[in-house]
Amino acid sequence: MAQQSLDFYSQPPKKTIKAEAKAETPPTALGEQEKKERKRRVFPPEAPENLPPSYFVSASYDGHQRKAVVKLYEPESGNIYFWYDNTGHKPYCLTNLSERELKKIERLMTHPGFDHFETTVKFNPLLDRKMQVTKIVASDPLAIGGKPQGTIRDIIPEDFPKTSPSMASAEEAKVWEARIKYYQCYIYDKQFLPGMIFEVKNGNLIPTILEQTEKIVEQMKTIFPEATPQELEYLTEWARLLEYPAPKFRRTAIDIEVYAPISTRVPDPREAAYPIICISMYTSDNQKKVMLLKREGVREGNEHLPADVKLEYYDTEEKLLKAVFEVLWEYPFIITFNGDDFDLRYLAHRALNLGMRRNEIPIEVGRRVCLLRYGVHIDLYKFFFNRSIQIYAFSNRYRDVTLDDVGNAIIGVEKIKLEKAFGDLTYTELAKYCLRDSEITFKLTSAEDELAMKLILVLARISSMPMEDVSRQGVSRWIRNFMHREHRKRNMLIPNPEDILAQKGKTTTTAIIKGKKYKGAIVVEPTPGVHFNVAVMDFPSLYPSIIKVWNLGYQSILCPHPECRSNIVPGTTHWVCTRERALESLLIGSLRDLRVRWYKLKAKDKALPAELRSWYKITQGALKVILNASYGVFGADSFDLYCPPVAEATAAIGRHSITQILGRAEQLGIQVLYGDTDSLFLKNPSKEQVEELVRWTEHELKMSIDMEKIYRYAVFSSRKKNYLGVLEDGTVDVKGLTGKKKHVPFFIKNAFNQMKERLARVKNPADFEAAKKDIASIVRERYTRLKRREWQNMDELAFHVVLGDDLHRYTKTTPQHVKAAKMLEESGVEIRAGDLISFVKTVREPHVKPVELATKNEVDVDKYIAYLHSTFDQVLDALGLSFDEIIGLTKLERFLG
DNA sequence: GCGGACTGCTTACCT
DNA sequence: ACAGGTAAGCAGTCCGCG
Repeated sequence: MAQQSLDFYSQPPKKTIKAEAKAETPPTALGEQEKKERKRRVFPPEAPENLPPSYFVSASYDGHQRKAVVKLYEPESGNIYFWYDNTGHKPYCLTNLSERELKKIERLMTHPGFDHFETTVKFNPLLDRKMQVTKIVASDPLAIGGKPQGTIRDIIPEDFPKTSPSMASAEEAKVWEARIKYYQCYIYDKQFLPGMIFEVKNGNLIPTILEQTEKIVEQMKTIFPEATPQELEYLTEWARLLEYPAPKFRRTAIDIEVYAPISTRVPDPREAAYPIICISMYTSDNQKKVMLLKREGVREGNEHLPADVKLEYYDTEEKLLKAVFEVLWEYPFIITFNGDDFDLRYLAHRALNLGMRRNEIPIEVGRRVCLLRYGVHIDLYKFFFNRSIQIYAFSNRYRDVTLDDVGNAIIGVEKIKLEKAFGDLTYTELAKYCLRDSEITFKLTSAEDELAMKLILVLARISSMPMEDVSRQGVSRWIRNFMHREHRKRNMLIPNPEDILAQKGKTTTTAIIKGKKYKGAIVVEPTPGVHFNVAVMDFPSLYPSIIKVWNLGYQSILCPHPECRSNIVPGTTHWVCTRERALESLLIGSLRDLRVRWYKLKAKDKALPAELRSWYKITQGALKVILNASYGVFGADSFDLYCPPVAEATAAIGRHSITQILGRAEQLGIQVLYGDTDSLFLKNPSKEQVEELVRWTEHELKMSIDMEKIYRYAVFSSRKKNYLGVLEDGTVDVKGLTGKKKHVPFFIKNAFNQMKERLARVKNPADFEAAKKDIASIVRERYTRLKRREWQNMDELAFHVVLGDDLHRYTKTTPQHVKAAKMLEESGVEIRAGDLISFVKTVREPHVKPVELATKNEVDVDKYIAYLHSTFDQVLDALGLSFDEIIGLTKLERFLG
């Protein structure tokens, strides 16, 4: 099926070569074009009356048919089918005005998009009571909102007092739920769950029920025997979303290369002024293909590509584009790395520049995204850029969000390093380079049992979002959307942010950091030195547990009931509702329980088949991402349910919990070496002491506490968030020390890693003496090499600092990496926010130079020695070593400086 | 005019 | 567009100093 359309262009290349890319479409091609047009008219394929089980992967609004449309992925055929709403669902928003009042608003009644009113009752969680609202139904989502002016959501508050001077209602006019995207509104109302399996039966979209999976879902009752019926409802709902199986994703990665005359500048995809000379693809059905544009004077190249790589030559750019467009009409999932801002955008604009018609182009170009008219486009750059994904799903394994760095870290494949400009490459060199990029992009989605694809699927299910959206947006959108879904499911009015804030916007604690809204977590002062047998205990998912146990949420904090006012959060003046459970408390609490008591265990269960275990591993990872952010969003003013007292209360209860347990540990005679937020480091505690602490915490604080790990020994300095711990198996945990930070020059990092390896081999206090000597010689060796200027190349000495902002926005100070970046810019390199700047420290003003421009003899060796000094000091003083003594500086020399 | 004490800015990290 | 807390280095400012 894929081949049929592709093979048309797989003919051997014609030998006549036209270098000019803008050649007109030859008249002979018109017949073919017409044939294609006809094919396009029945395309994309509408779902048949009956469609076998298929995955709900995306939803959008079809402006022509004025209907919601769902993209269904049928994994057997590997095709996408479109299912159009057949229920007559329409866009709407809600208002407190009555139909009678609304009818007086002229601009509303004459609005072309206005359809009709419906009066209905909703539960208002802020007021804790039911209220009558009017649904204003429209024929087009743009009539409600989404345009700068003249939309229904703006008209009502603008015109109501004017058109109704009699003030029939004393309240001000309010509009709710007018900013929800239409397709999301549709998903919530229909209770369609994206990522789940559906069938089309007699034209209707019906969820597929898998008996086997439902049996597991039913088990929740026995796994959580203490859960209330209400809690069980949430546990079951989540479990169903997380237990249903994932499909194989038929997909292809794509990468394009553009011929640009100035090699330091990335060509502007909006102009698309230069020809596309190479396109590669790497597919899940194991096809590797490179399509090249024939150009004058370009050689074939001597080396050859692997036998399974298909090379195709095109004599015009149009033919090349048409060939890649066939692929975009064909594959259900298209994977790119930065396709939103480059590859797909360039392809679309280039095609328009070459005179192709819009309906021939399978790309929908948006302001910030590029979507596909047929399949689902996943831009991995956006996905891997997501901080939560970077930190929690990939444990900070990649530092720099580039294809090279991510590829290297996740799958161990690097980009091909080019020594020549694109224009000077042979066809095979270009093909190899381009194919490597597609290969990395594809493998990023296939690594670890298709982790990335499945993660996106699970997150789509949790958040009720299309796969395209969930892969591009941040964790606060994911959380917001499942909150919205649950509001709609329970007939709750979704409050406006300004109303939450007006009632519950004040915080009562003072932050330690200037400019922050409230006080955060406690860090226990560490006890400096080397300590053997250190037990690390922690509260698993502390903040989500607090949200569950203390019933926190925007509706429960500072609730309107007088009898709840005595239920005070320790350390604050806030009270919490005792009458009704908050939605957040139930949703986040049940997710936490599922992760800790089901998915984490299943992920490690060797009795399960490997495939299933891997799915559980991915699922628990997705839950971790959500849970880790579930407290922070309440303190983020960008979050739709922003409620600072909820965040403040959560942190306050966290402080209360750790302070209580600290006191209990002291009573039990346990020495606490350190602690941070939700953890305690105990020096050589007895089994009984630990058991008592666990029992007491569960009884008194109603929270679980775990023995997370035991360090054979741990090294603390007096610095908080800075330590090193060695596990029984020799693994070394390094936290916060300079030697592990990504900006540190490799020359110093390397010495630090040598020390780490040496420390891993220390088993008992006696071993330390020999280790100390070895560590001293590691330091001494680095010191003398610096003094003698013995380093391999300048890269070893480079600091690597991310440019947080565009250069001209540094107005207050000019940090070193900014100075270096400015020098680079002057040498003609394009510099943007987010770039990693590599520089070395030099003797002469301004004491920095980009590593590319620096030479050996201008390096400020003493600065590097000072850096080596401070990096090692963090560990040395705990070991009873002194940097100065190691390098043999006498006291007098030190005194003289 | 210069250096030390200080504050603020910036980045990277921890939980 | 998740939060606050901590470390570190450097830039910039203020003040004293005949």
